[in-house]
Amino acid sequence: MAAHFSTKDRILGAAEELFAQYGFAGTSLRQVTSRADVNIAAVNYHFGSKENLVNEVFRRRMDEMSERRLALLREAVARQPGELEPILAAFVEPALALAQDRHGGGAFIRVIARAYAEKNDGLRKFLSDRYGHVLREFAKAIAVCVPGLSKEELYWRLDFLAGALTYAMADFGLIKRPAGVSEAAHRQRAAQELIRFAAAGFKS
Amino acid sequence: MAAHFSTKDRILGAAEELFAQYGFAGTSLRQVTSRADVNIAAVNYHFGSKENLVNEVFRRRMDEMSERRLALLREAVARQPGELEPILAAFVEPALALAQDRHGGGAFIRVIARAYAEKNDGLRKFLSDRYGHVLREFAKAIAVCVPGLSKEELYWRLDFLAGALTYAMADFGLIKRPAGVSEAAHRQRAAQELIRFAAAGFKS
DNA sequence: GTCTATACAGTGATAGAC
DNA sequence: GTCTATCACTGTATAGAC
Repeated sequence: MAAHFSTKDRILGAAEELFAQYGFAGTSLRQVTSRADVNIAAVNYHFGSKENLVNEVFRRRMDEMSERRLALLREAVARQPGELEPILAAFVEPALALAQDRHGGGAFIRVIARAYAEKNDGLRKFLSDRYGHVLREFAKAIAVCVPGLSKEELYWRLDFLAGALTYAMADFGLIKRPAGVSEAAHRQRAAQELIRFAAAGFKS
Repeated sequence: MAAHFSTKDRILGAAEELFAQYGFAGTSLRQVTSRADVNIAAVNYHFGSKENLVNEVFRRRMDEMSERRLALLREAVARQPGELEPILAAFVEPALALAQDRHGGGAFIRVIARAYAEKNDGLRKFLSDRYGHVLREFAKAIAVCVPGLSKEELYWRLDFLAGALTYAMADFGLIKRPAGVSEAAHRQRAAQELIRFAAAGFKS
């Protein structure tokens, strides 16, 4: 099994690389199938549409990241109960790490941005159905640390954190990684700054 | 003059409406030119490409918003010197108002999201060249309110604010506008919550 | 300059043979 | 499951009319 890749897997692999490098619009299905050494019609047979292929590439990564977030969250709550910062770190770091992953990190952040860019309610519903429980877990854990906060305020602030994090993942802001600093170090810095910023926000 | 619209203006108007409603990918140039009652080739004659047309639609709105931000900033600094919250309000409110504008607000937020989604360095450079001075003005004003902050920390936090704001503009998070609340009221609430969150973050 | 008719290469998708 | 052939449609380019 391990040495052999099915047509479907080859398509997914090629799509992940090409999407990350050239974006969705910039990648044609013919490029994907050519790299995967597969016939053009195989994409629609296995995935139904280009959009579905995009979502599938995305889902694989998102599942991993959600698992990692929850694992770190459990660890944080067990080791440092009542402390907010480790919880925020559990939320932030897997996302930043994924965004920097060379194989597909670019594609990942692009799917999120695309969900903004199109008013794609289907994708939004998919996200909230499949990963809503992760956010609820974090909300519960944060509520313990900041007991004065109303549920509404808590969710507003989680949204703000998610937004700031998404921006940071896309490397979109004013802050550019200086030439002398490694990607990993820059990411570490971003995480640290964001956690501090958000912690103050949650506690206000 | 006022009663007559040139071919170029008609294209811009039609594009703004269609982009806001169906997104970019979802709008073909033939739809645009058909609504504007103009020949398909006119788009490339006046704008060079679809991408350029998108950017032009965007620039008109962004210019207005930047003016409004700077006006409110001057007002805030003059009336309540040394106070952080009014400065943040001057940054946040014009953006949220624009995002909710029925005529083209949706298109506006989509352009930003698209700049994320594609690694569109051209658009990024355009943004920083044309609107970088606005951010620098805000940075200067905030630095007066939070004198302990290093320049680097200040810019990190401005990025986080911009990210959270973008998310809120796209109406993307967990928080949905409840049925009984008007759009204007919901926006007011979002602004108020974000300002409070960010103010605490900047002061930390 | 402004605009039009037309053509072009490339796209995602699909029907039907094997 | 996989292929070929074909479809309607896309953004773009150009030659030429006014």
